[in-house]
Amino acid sequence: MSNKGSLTRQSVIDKSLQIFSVKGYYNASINDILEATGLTKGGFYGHFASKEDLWTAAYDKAVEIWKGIVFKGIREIDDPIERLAKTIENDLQDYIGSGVFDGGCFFFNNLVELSGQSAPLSGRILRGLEDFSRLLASWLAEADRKGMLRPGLDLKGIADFVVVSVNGAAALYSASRDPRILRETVMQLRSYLDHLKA
Amino acid sequence: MSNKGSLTRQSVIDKSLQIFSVKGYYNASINDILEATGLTKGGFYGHFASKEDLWTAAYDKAVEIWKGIVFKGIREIDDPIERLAKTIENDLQDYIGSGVFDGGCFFFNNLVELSGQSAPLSGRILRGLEDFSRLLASWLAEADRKGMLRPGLDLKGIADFVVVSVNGAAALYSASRDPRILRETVMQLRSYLDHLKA
DNA sequence: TGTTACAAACAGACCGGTCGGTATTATCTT
DNA sequence: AAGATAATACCGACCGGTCTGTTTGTAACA
Repeated sequence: MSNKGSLTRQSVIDKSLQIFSVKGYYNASINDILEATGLTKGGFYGHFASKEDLWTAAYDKAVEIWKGIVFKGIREIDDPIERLAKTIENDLQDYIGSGVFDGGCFFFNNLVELSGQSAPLSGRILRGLEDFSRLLASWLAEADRKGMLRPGLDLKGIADFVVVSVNGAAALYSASRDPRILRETVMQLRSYLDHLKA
Repeated sequence: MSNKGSLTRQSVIDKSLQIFSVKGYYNASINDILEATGLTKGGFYGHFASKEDLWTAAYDKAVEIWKGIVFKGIREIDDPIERLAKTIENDLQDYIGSGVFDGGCFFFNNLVELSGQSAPLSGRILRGLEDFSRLLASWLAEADRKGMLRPGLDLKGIADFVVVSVNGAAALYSASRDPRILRETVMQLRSYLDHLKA
């Protein structure tokens, strides 16, 4: 049972997660990661086949981390609208606002850079965001079935709008480091959700 | 009046605007720009002192283009809320959705990449966005003075939220190329603005 | 328990190629 | 002829990735 190797591998992923979140995919060099981990090229390429391979592993880990934060205590909330509001709050305050990743949102930062430069990598992120939007839309549908919403709403449009706003806030917070952005967005989205109610 | 030179300079700026909007600052190479313009290094560096110098010139031109599109027919609108809604629509449909820049929004794409990598360049973009938000806030204040809004609203927070959402939509549209994103965001923001009214 | 054998883990030099930028030289325009 | 404009060749630094060789941990055997 040699776990020394997998320990090293994990530490490389953890460090690269931070570096990718700050510098993006292309601007983060293998040397940056070597410097942060104390490894050398030979050691590194024993664990990962390529830079893209490392990024993919980092992405998967980022998803894990993100889910743990954003969906914390969510399943216990019966009211689907409140569940949605709490998810937004978790995302902006506990994920973005708490410095989980140095560069802000790993996903969005990388998505913007990779759009139009690498369809495989950006497509992976995009699919994740779409899944998230679909989940939010299913909660809205649940609220609709329970008669909690005004009739005739575009539920998918609302879910997309939430995802759009949350990610926009994440990006502008990363750039400005102004916590007002996060607080304001949480409040405005809460008020926006309120006026959807029947 | 030597205008051959300034013509070349302008064409370099125009081409680089597109390239920067797609690839961002670091991933766009001088060679990319030379290839697109047919120039060589010697010619290029006769017009621009550095890559950063070119980017700055491109940024200024992008601001010009953006203003021309987003504020078209805006001054004629008396109702400040309608003015705000129309500005959002112009931005998302005529600026983002009409392929003015190949990569979507020049400003936001570059902002995300440059955040935490170049304070001078990202700071310039950020200041532009803050100016925009302040302008929108002044329109909201105007509406407030005219008694059009519910009392006790956080006007700056609302303006920031609009900027956040518009830019989030721009980024997600660039990545997905799904025009629904733009249409939905325009509609949701319109409905959001409506419920602010007295 | 000490020795041998083997594989996992890592080090560091090196590859072709690209990066932003410079210096020099040639070619236009006036 | 003179000055603006552009072409060419080149620089050192860095890019992702490969290569060979050394160290280290571990298990089998005596």
